[in-house]
Amino acid sequence: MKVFSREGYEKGNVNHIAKKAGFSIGTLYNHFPSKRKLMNELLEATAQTHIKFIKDRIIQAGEPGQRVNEFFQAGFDFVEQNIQIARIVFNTLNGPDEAFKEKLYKSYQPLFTLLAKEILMPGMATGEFRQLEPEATASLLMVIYLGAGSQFSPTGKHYFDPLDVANFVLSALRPG
Amino acid sequence: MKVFSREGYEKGNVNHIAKKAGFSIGTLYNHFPSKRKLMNELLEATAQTHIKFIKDRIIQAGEPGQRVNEFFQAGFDFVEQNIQIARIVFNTLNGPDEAFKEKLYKSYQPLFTLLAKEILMPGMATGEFRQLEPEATASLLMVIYLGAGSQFSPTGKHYFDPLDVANFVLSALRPG
Amino acid sequence: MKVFSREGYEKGNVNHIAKKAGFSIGTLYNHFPSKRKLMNELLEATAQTHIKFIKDRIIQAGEPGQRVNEFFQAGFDFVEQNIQIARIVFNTLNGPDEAFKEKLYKSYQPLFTLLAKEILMPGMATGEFRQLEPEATASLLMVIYLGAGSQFSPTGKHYFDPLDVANFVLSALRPG
Amino acid sequence: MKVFSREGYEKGNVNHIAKKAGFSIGTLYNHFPSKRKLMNELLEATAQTHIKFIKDRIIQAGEPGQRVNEFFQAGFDFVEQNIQIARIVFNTLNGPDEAFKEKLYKSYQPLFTLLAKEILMPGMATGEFRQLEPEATASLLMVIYLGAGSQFSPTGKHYFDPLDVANFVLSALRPG
DNA sequence: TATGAATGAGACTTCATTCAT
DNA sequence: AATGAATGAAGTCTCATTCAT
Repeated sequence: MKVFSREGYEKGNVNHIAKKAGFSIGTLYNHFPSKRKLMNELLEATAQTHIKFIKDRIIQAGEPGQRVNEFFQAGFDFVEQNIQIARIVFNTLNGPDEAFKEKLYKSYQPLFTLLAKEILMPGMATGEFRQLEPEATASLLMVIYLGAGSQFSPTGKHYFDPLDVANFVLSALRPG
Repeated sequence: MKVFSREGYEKGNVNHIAKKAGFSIGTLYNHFPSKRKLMNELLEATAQTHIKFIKDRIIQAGEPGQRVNEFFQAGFDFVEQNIQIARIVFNTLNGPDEAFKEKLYKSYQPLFTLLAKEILMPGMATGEFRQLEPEATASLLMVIYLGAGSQFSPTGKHYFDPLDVANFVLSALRPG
Repeated sequence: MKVFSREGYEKGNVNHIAKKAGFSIGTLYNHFPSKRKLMNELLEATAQTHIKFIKDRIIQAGEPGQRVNEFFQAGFDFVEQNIQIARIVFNTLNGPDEAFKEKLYKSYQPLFTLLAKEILMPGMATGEFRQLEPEATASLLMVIYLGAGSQFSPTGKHYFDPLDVANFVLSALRPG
Repeated sequence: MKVFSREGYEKGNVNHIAKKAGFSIGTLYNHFPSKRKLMNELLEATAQTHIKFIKDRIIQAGEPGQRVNEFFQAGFDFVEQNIQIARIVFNTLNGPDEAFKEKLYKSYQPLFTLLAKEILMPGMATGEFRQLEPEATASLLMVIYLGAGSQFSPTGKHYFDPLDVANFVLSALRPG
C-alpha cells in the first residue's frame, strides 16, 4: 500500500514491498502469484472497506438531505484516515491501465447504486430533490466526491471543506 | 502523445515513441534531453492549447450563465477532439508523480483565474449567482469539469452530457 | 579485474565482466550496485593486498639498506605475480578520474608511512642514509617504484631490474 | 586538449571538443577523420613541443651535472605551463590503450636518446658520474621525471621541488 | 569548405519472477 | 512454508560518425 501509493503501480518495486512488509520476496510470491494480482487484491480490499465505511455512515443519517451531507463528510473522512489507499484509488481511476480501471469501477458499483437508491430516489420521492436521472446524477455525485476528495496537500489536509461541497450539491439538487 | 496516452508515463517506451514518430531514438534525444523533459514539454504545450481553446469559447459567450454552459461545452469538446492528450492530463493530475502534478497545476492556473474572474465574480456582481468564494468555487468547477470530462468510453464517447453538467452547476449557483 | 585491466574503467564493459566471471548481469548487480562501486571495491581490495605483500617482505628484512632492496624486489614481484591488478593501479593513479585517484592515494597512505617510518627514519638514525625529509623522500621512492614497476612488456616481463633500481636509490641515499 | 585532459580519451566527447573549439562537429571531422586520429595528432604535437622545450634548455646548460638539474627544472616548468597537455601525456603513458602508449613511447624516443648521449655519456666520460648503462639509466631518469612531474595538485602546484629531485638523482649518479 | 541533424549500436542499470535450499 | 540469490529481457540514454545541404 505504502509503496504503490508513493510510486504508483508501474514504478512500485515488489522487492521494496516485500522488504517494507517484513517478508522475503519469496514469501510474497507464495501469497500473490504476480505483482498485478497483488495490486488487484489490494484494490478489491480497498474498495470493500471504502464502500462499507461510507455506507455505514450514510445509513445512520436518516433523511436524503442529511445523507448527502454524510456522503461527503464520510467520504472525506475516509480519505483523511486512509490517505495512501485513497491515493491508489484516485491514481487507478484516472490511470492508463484499463484493466485496473474497469476492475475498480465494477468494485465501486454498489456505491453508485447506494447513492441512487438510498439517497437520490428517496429525495425525489419526497420532493426534497428535483427530478433528475438517478443513475447519471449518482455518477455526477461520485465524480464530485472523487474529484474534490482527491485534492489534498502532501500532508493530507483537504483543500475543500466537505460541508461546502455538500451544500453546493444540495443547492443543485433542490427544486425550483 | 499516443504512447504516453495509451501506456502512461512510466510504461511509455521512448523507443516506441521515436519509432511511432518516424525518428530514430538518437534524433528524439537530440530534441528532448530526457524522457521526463519530453513529457514536461508535452504537458506544457497541452495545457496552453487546452486553456486557449476554452478561453476563446468562454470569451465569446457574453453572460456569466452562458459562460458556464460554454465552459463545459468547450471543455468537453476539447476532450473529444483531443482524447489522447486529455487522457494524459487526467492521468497526470491524479498520478503519483508529484513533480508532474505540480507542474500541471501551475500551468492550468490561468484557467482557474479565468473561471473566478470572468465567470463567477461577474455573475455574483449581477446577482445572477449567489455569493460564494470565487476561488474555491472555481476550483470546484474545475474538479467537476475534469471529473465529468474524464468519463468517456474507449471510443471517446462521453458518459455525461455537458449541458446536464452545466445545468447542475447552474442550479447550484443560482441564488435563493 | 581482467576486463578493467585490458580495457580500462571507461571502456570496460559490465556485461563482459559478468560473462567472464560466469554470472549473469543481474547477479553482478546484486553484488555491486554500480560499475563504479565495483571498481572501487576492486581498488580497495587491491591496495590492501598490495600493501600487505610489500609490508610482510620489508619487515622480514632487518636493516634499512636491505629493506630498500626488499621494497623494490617485493614491489616488482607483486607486479609480476599480479600484472592485471597492477595495471589497474597504474592506470588509475595516472588516470583522469579524480575520484578514483584520490581514493587510491588514501588507500596507499599506509605504504608511504611504512617507507618513512620503517626504512628511511631508521636509516637516517644509524647514519646509513643521509639526512633527508622522510615524507618527501618516501614519496619519491614510491614514485620511482610505481614508475619503474609499471614498465613491463605485454607478456609481463619487467624492463628494469629491481636490484638496479634499488642500488640507484641506495646510492642516492648514502651519505657523503 | 582541454576535454581529453579533463575527461580522458574514452570519456572525452567529440561534440564537446568541437563546441569548445568553436567549430561544428562536421568541420572537426573534415580535419580529423576520427576521434582516434585526432588524439594521435594531439599526442604527436605534444611530444614534439615537450621534447623541444626540454632539449633547448638542456643544450644551453653546459656541464652534465648542470644538465641534469636543467632536465628536471625544464621538465617541471613544461608541466606547470602546460598542465592539460601534460595530464594527457601522463594518462596515456599509463593508460590501458596500448596503441596510444606505444605511439607515445616512439615519439618520446629522442628524449631518451638526448638523456643518454648528451648528459649521461658525457658525464661518465669526464668521471663526474659513475659507470652505468646509459640507456637503462636514461629510462630511469625519465621514469623519475614523469613520476615526480605528474604529482601536482588540481591547481597545478607541484608536490616535488625539481631541485630536490635533481639532487637526489645527482647523488645517485656520483661516483664512489 | 562548413554545417549540424540524424543515426543506431551499445552502454549501464532495473526488476518481476523463479527455484533450489 | 519461507527464503533470497540468480536471472536476463528490456528500459533509458550516449556518442562517434555520416551526409545532404
